[in-house]
This record gives sequence, C-alpha cells and structure tokens, in this order.
Amino acid sequence: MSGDHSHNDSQIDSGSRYNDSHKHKDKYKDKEHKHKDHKKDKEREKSKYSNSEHRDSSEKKHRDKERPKLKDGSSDKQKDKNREKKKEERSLDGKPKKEKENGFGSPYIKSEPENDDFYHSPKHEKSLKRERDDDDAEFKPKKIKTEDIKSEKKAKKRKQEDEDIKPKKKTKDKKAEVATDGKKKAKKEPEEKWKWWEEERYTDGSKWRFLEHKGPVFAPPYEPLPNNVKFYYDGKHMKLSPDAEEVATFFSKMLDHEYTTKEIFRKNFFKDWRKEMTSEEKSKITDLNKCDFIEMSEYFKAQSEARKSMTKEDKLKIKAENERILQEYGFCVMDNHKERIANFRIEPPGLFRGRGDHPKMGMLKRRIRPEDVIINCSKDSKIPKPPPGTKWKEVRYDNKVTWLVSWTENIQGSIKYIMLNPSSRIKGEKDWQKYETARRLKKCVERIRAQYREDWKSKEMRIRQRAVALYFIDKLALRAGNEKEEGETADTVGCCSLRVEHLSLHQEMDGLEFVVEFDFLGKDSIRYYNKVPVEKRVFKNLQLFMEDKEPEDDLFDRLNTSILNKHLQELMDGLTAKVFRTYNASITLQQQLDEISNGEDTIPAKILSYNRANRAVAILCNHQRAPPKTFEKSMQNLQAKIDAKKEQLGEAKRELKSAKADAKVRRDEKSKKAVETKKKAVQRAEEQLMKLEVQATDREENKQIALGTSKLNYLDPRISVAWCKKYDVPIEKIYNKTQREKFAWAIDMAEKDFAF
DNA sequence: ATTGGCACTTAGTATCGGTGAA
DNA sequence: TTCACCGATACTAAGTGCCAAT
Repeated sequence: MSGDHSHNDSQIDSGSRYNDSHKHKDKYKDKEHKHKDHKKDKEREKSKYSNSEHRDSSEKKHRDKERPKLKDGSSDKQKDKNREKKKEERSLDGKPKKEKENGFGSPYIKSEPENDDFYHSPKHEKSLKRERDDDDAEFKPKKIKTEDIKSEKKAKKRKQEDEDIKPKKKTKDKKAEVATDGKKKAKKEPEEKWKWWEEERYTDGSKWRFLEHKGPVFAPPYEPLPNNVKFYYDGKHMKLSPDAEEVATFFSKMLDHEYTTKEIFRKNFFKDWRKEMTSEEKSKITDLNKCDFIEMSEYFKAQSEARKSMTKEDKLKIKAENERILQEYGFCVMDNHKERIANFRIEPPGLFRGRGDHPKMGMLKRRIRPEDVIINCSKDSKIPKPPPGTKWKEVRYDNKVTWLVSWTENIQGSIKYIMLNPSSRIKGEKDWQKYETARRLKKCVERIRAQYREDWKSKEMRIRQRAVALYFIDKLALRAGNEKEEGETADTVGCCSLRVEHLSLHQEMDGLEFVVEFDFLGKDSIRYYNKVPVEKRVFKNLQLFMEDKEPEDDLFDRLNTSILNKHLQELMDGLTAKVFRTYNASITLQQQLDEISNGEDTIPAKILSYNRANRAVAILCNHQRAPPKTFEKSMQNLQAKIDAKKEQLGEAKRELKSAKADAKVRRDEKSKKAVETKKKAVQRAEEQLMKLEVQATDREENKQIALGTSKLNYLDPRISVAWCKKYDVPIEKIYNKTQREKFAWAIDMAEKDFAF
C-alpha cells in the first residue's frame, strides 16, 4: 500500500474512540429533531419554489438561502442534485469494460464427490457435476457477461446432465454416528466431506437443480397463564383475553430492560397492544402507566429458575427433543447433498427491539402462520406439509434463489428468509468468490487510487465528491451508505449518506495538518469516531462541499451509492464499495501478520500476534462490542491467577536455590536430581505465567473490540490457513469448529505460500 | 432518474451449554 | 458434584446491491 493508505495508525491507538456511549446517545438525541426534517429538506430542494406552504418559516429560511456558485467555476447549482447527472462521464478513463472473471478457475479439477445416498431419494439423482465457470482469473480469455454465452453453456450443461442421469460411483459416506451409539468421541463425522470447491459451478444463474426440505418450525402456540398469575389495571385485577394477555406477557418479560422505560417503546407497545384487546378491554385499559405486570414478570422469572434447576433427566429429554427437531428440520437436500439449514425456526412473536434510537421499538412483531409462509423447493421433491388444518401461502419452484422459506415481517414490511448454513456449498461458493473479487481489486487498486486522486481536481462537483467519498471508503473502510427511509429506522449513516454535521475540519490539530474529525452513528448505531489527517486537496474539497450548508445537509449532495457503484463497476468488473472493505481488511491482516509474526515465539505468543493482526482489522472496520458485563471481574480473576502464579514461581525459585546450595555441599546423585526437578518446576511455572500474561494482554486489548465479525466476514481464510501452516500453529487455535466448517474450502486448498 | 422490492451479507447481543476449579 | 465462567451458538436486525417498474 502506498503511504497514504496506512489506514490504521491513526486509529489503532486512539483510545478516545470508545467513548461512553450514553453520553454519545444523548448528544444525538439532542439533534434528533433536526434530523427529522432532513429528508423532507431534500424533497423540498427538488421542488423548491413551490409547495412549501406547510413548512414552518424558520425551516424555510435556511433552506431557501441562496447558494453561491462553486469556486472552481463549474456551474452546478447545488440544489438540483438530481439533474446534472448527464452521461458525459461514461468513458472516464477510456478503459474498456473490464473482463469478467471470478477466480474460480483454480486448478482443482479432480472431482470425486462423496455422495449421501443415505439421504436422497434415487429418483432425484442428477449429475453431481456442475460446469465450472471457465473464466479463470489468470489466463483464460475473459468472459463477457452476455446472455448468449450463458445460455449456450446452459444448453450444453443440460444436455450433459440428461445423459448423465446415472450417478457416478460413490464413495460411501458412512454416517456412522447415527448408527452407533453417539457416546463415543472416536466417531468421525462423515468420513469424507464433500469438497464442493472441486466441482463446477452453475453458470446460468441457477442456484440448484434439486431442493427438498421439511419446511420451517413454527413458534410454539401461546400457553395462557395459570389463573393465579394476575394482571392488575389501576390496582384492580383484570382477566385478559388470550390475545391481549399474550402481548402483555411479551412486555412483562422485558420489564427489567431499560427500554421498557423509553417513551417511544411504551407508546409503540401500547398502541399495538390495544389492537389485540377486546373492545371491552380497550375501553378500560387506556393508560399503560396504570398497568401492573409484576405478577406476570415474577412468574416468568420463576419459570426460568425452574428450568435451570430441572433434573438432569429432564434436561436430557429436552436436549434429545431439540436434537430430533434438528435432525428432522435442520437439514435439506440440495443437489444430492444433505446440507445444514441456518435458521429453520420461524421467528416467534414478540416486541420489536431495533438497535439504537429506533422509531419502531416496542411494536408488536406478530405471529407468523403457515398462511404467511412461502415455500421454495423443487417441483419433483417431497413438498413440505403445512401443519394439519393449515395451508401455505404459496409453494414455488424458483431455482434462481437460494432460500427455502420466506415470509413478510410486519415491522418494516421486509422479507425474511430461511437459508442454508455458511458451511453449505451455496454460501461457500459465494464467499470464495467474494475474496476472489477482492484479490482482483488488489491488482488494480493503485490505478484506481491514482484515478480518484486525479478526480479530486475535476472541475465537476459530482466527480470530486465521488472521488473524495471513494477515498474515505478506501482509506477508512467506511460502508457505502445507502439512503434510508426517514422515520422507519434509526438515524445512521455510511459514506455516501454522511451529513455535514458528522465531520469537523481542523486546519491543524495535535500537531497535524488537515485533520478531519468524524463522529457519526453507523450500522447498528455503532459510533464511528476518528480523527484522520488527510491530504490538503481532500481537505479543501471538504471545505467546498460543506460551504453554505446546514449541519443536516448531505455532505455529498451529488452522490449516492448507486452512482458510486456504477462508477466502480466501470473501473473493475464486479467492483462495488463493499469490496474495498474486504480488500483492505484482508490485506491488512496479511501485512500485519508478516510484520509481527515471529517463528521463534511460543504458540501462545504467535496466537497473540495473530489476534493482534485480527484486532488491527477489527479496528479498521470499527467492529465494536459492549464490554462484557463480567469483564472487570474476569480480568481480576485472571490477575489473581497471575499473582498466584508469580508467587508459585518465586517459591519454586527459592526452592531451586536451596536445592542448588544443598547439592553443592552434598554432591550426591540424589541432590543433583532434586536440582533438576526444581529447575523443571521453575521452567514450567515461567511458561504458565507467560501464558497467563499473554492471555491477560489479549483480553484487555479486546475489551470493546469484536474480532468475530472480521474473522467471519472480511478476512480471506486462506491467509489464516497459510499463516498457520507457515508458523506451525494448529488451525484449531485460530478457528473453532463452526469456523472450520465454514472455511473448509480454504483449509483444504491453501498452502503455506498462499498470498492474498 | 427514482423508487420499491427482493435477495443476500454483515452485525451485535442474548442465551446456551460444556468444562474446569472448588 | 456444583457452580461460575466463557466460548459457541442462536437469533434477528441492519446493512449492501441489483433490478424492474414507474
């Protein structure tokens, strides 16, 4: 990376990033009312000279302020952002459209798929082979994304498959664990895992040929409260109708949570609760503050206590039942392979809790019934049966999508899906492809950087904005920042949706020139706070973008994610804003590992190095977590252990010393041996102490940083696998079981010389 | 050109459950 | 054997990005 892109220096040790979030929230709360109008403002700007009669005058005042022309002489009037976007930028750098390649052309041609004939019905057998996308990254003539080629291939493939109905000879996949008693640990899982990454992929946009599953598991029906658990309104006992009671229990279960005290939450809840009441209840219950849920709350607490103190047998029984459900509903057959489903349970009803300051918190998330559910599977599969007496909303046979079940959720009106586990072929291929795209970016990132630096000087505002935004996305790993619908979600932003109020410019700060201070809420309302020295030209551009704007105006008023991504697409096939995050995360890991790994270290020290590299990425991507509730305590415990170990070490040393002295005098075998023993003890204690100290460092540094997200979503697993091989660290130290399943492809294929 | 719908990835947190220390 | 702790897993919200309709 060129010097300018050493992202993290400014972030890694800025302890100031993780400020008290409450303080922070308050700050945002204060601004809330301003944000409210923000979107409206935009609309108003579009139709600015008409139709403003219902706005209040103070708003209007700043809105309609005349905006001066740009310094650089371009004639854009800030306001008609939407016009202006002529297509003259088509041929930005004159480069022809980049070839398509997806990097799947790796030379693993061998294919001996194991086959679960255990699970699939013979009549459904199809070819196991899928055609490999032949656009190899390195040397193949690249395929252009055209339908012709695709359909040609499609035709070819179909033919092949038709001829190939008979399955290839299979290696038996002994699902031995089922057969023999599960007690034994010796049991390998399936002896051979299916190596989907050694097979061809579909090239026609279809996601599967065959899909069979059992449908979703519904939430258990509501069980009315026993009669002795009472609800009181205004001090008087009141028996609620079942529907109203159910919703009341949702609230009562949350009583200990802070958010049941929030006004919006209470308001939303009460409104939705009333909808579930009988008209009689509705007329009586008019004030939430007069509702007393305490008995219900106590009842549920007691229930959960009871659950905890169940007998071992009962617990085992429940466990067995869960296992049975998992076995029945937790898997599907997709293209001859049994695959694990990620979330086969339909979300139970409850009260919606969005993250951050969510306008819909407390609303009732309604119960999903079979009539709400769409099933997706193969026509020729065993179609899942709806529960007795019910019907599915629809059964469809769409192999262009990957989901098995979907329903529409009532809070945002968005669609929810049941899909496969990350270890599945369908997710794995996509994941692999993602990293290949990021690796392609590596090859042309310098060109792209040169380009956007050049664009900082453009005489067109929209191009400058695009170039500065891209610089942020690249340097700071910001998210793209799609527009969001006002009032539907918490007020959060990403790069393209940054507002003037989210950054402040400092000509000079802490001895550095041209510092930009970012402070905004990003995805999940996680605060992004960072002070970054930028190049002078960027700084000047930002001044220009912010000129004559109100705090709640868009920083990049001529840019959105769609424009940006269209541009990126022209720079590299498959390039979008999020690829920069993947790329920068992975390249940072690789660089950090190269830099700080030491072959001489002990395994724990190596792992600390790895975690530190991982941490650098997490910081870059701003992956935070609330410090665990037990953090202080667990830190103290660890410290106590360290102290004890030190004590023990001191003691061991003293003993060694006296043993030595003793041996010097006595000069016999026995005392010599004693010295050796003591030496060993000292050594062991030293090692243990070191290990503990390393652990403490690691934990301390991790206090509010979450490593999991980057590990799971941004770091090319092959980098980690290669590192493990190079430094002789067992892969289990880096990836737990789930992670090893997800990254099986990488573990199988990456050698120690893999370079991202 | 904008909008809304859709599909899919990315995200933090709540809860589970296995394990090692007491 | 019990219990506290902590990593693993479950859960579901909140993003991105693309496409087709307007």
